[in-house]
Amino acid sequence: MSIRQPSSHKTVFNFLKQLRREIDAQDLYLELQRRGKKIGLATVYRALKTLHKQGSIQERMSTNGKSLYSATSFHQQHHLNCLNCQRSIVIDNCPINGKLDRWFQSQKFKVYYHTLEFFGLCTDCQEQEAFRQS
Amino acid sequence: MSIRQPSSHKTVFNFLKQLRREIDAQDLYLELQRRGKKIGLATVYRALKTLHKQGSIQERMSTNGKSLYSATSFHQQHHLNCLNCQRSIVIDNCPINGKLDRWFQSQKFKVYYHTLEFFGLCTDCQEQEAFRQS
DNA sequence: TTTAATGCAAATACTTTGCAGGAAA
DNA sequence: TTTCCTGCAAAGTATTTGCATTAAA
Repeated sequence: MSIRQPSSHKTVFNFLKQLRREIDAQDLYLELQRRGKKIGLATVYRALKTLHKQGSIQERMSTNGKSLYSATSFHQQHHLNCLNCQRSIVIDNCPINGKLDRWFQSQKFKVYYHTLEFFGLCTDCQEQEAFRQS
Repeated sequence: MSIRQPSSHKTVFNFLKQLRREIDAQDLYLELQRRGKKIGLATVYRALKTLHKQGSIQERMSTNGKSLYSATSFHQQHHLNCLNCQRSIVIDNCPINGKLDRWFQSQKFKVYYHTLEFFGLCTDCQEQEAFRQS
């Protein structure tokens, strides 16, 4: 038995696969428009929802409240999020990579992907903080 | 120099500290009402925002799209989130606890807290999946 | 007296949904 | 022909903001 894949889902998935970074629904929609694809925003949202449920793409909430999507095949990125200036610094190498193998094996849960986000103060804001308190 | 703390912020923070679990803004508001506190929803949101920026409380997005808040002093919880049935299974012991000490030291970023969420299929849904494909 | 905090309602912004038309099987 | 997909517009919902009022410094 093969799983039905509406063309819109393929369009969205292929786009994310070749994009190799995170993008929100609105921008994804605009990018597809720019490339001449005829697809509505609602369809984009529907495709994203289905693809996420399948584990084909991942989702995380940005600091400004939008969902960001990326292909699961794309190398996992994490972030250092500054609570003060809102900047997000990308961590390219997952710091827990390989460190949780034994733990994963002990779980009956089948993990497709994980999100790991750090929140605190970036260097600049730490300095400001120190200055303000002196 | 001492930092100004409006009474509403103290109310919200004390509530979260003693709650020792996550809660969304609406429910927090309702709980405070029930306890006879006179506080508006907008003020609750304003307090949450400020407390988060201070690093006093943490925020994460639930699978149903609401922000969940908890006191940073409260033991960090992570979750196994099932993409199929939407259930969230609590992980009480942080699996990376102590594993990232060296990594943290190499960062100039000052980390207040982190979120670690796993997405995939719970045991039940894995079985359903296997059944569906057979 | 001056400044900041609060509540309410209105406004925002992201996301979902109803429904009619259209494509695919 | 029947089922599912799609787009549009409308609805929904969490969160933010403007503003007049009130409390605090």
